Amino acid sequence: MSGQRQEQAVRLPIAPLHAQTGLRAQACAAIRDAIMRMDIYGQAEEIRLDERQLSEDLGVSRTPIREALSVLEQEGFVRSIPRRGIHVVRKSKREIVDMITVWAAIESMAARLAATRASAEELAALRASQTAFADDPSGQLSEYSEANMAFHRSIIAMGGVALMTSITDNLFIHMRAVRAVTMGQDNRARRSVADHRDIIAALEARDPDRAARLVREHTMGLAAHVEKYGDFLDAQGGEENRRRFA
Amino acid sequence: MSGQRQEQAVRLPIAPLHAQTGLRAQACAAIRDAIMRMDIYGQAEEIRLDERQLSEDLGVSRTPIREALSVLEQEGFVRSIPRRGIHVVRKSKREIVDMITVWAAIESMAARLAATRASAEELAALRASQTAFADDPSGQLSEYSEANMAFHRSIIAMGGVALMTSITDNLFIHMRAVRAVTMGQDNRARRSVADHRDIIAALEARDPDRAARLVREHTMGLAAHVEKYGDFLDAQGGEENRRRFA
DNA sequence: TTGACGGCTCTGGTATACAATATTCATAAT
DNA sequence: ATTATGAATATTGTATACCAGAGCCGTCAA
Repeated sequence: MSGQRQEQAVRLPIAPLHAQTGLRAQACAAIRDAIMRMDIYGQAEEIRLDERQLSEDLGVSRTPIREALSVLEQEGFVRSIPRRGIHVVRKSKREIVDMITVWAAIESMAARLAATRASAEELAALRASQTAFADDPSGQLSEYSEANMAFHRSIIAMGGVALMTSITDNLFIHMRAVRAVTMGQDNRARRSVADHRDIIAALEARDPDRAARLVREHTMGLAAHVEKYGDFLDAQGGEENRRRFA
Repeated sequence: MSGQRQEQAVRLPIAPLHAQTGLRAQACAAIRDAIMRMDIYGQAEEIRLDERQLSEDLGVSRTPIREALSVLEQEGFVRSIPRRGIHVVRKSKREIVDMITVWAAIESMAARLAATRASAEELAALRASQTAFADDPSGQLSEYSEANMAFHRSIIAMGGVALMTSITDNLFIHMRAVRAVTMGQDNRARRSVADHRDIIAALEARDPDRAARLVREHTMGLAAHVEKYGDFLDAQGGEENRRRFA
């Protein structure tokens, strides 16, 4: 060990400075946040990222930027085409529906597990988090949208499988743009409240099959909705995409 | 090499590669293959990778190596600890069980979808791929192990959700080491054959609920098996891990 | 003899320089 | 006028050099 005196026991109140994390992780988080913040589907044409621009903006060299972009590409946020640039990916309707389907599969299994594993306290907290909303939360869509995501994340967490949380967290990030749109359509928010109540009831009844089925039907309902009304995802910039990558 | 550490950097048994489709992707694939080839759980101590060693063995500079390692870390194959080195991750029993659970969730949903979406030709091919094996494939475990994985991949593919394929492909790679061990235990191969037949029958009967349930129970059976007999995953090198990373 | 201190080296992190390739624009020929 | 070709440019891929942190080990003092 290095020269530390034994009697020296003063610990600074705040030690974990983010200097330990490394620039790669910071750059990765920064770029990911920036991508999430931008309205991908509002832009008409492809969004290109420039390594030098990023390194200049973030104040680091290209090396950590490139490593961060490698991770983001693997996570599905950007797409790197050799000598052609790095583009923010625009998820197609099909890809969104696929993501929702995977989400449904995972959360359904999580609910099945939660029905037996979850503690009474967890279930009570879950119910409490939802009773704050009236039968028709149309007037507070933004707040309910957040609570809605928290509800699903809670169920997945109660399944007790950490890998489910990490996978779905990644999926949820991609669906951030879709969430706001769909929530206001077709009375979805209102139906969502009712569905959530039924799901909670199934969990409280410790009925794995019913909980799994309700969660699956609830989420697959969203998938069907996006399938029907999600054409806006493919519409914008379609020609540009075709032209540039045909 | 005067400054020796306890854990010695391993030399990956791989040949230098030729630049053709981007060195990063090639390096990534080469290292991933090498990791898959090595017996992670047979080694008693932590396996450390050295960037300079890798770059020398592969005949490229450290830059593409580092980018490849970034991807591999994000994929969960290696773990980079700042200033401490890059180590091949050894999955814990819990992590393996979690992976199998996610696999079960996804394949169960895939089977549900396949029960209505799959074409008669696909189902015929699936059945044909399994009839090659007798009721008790204990004598040809290695071949059956491959056919077993192909079976599950086929079902997932028949679900028609590409994202399911990519996620489970990644999971399967990690379970490669576990697969061979568990297959020979507890008559699992023989039971597997029977389960597969039932699953195919459910798909042919176009019964989504039954197909989904059978797939889930089949795969969760493996999870339970690993939970029971998978202690060897945590046993080796456990103390080293605890000591070094506590 | 023992334990702490200081340097020494090894390793990964970062920056920068160099090379290769695709795009684009301008110019010239048909 | 239009198109083709070539050079200039811009952008990414790769290599190398440098930096900082962390463990190891020898030495010196108690």
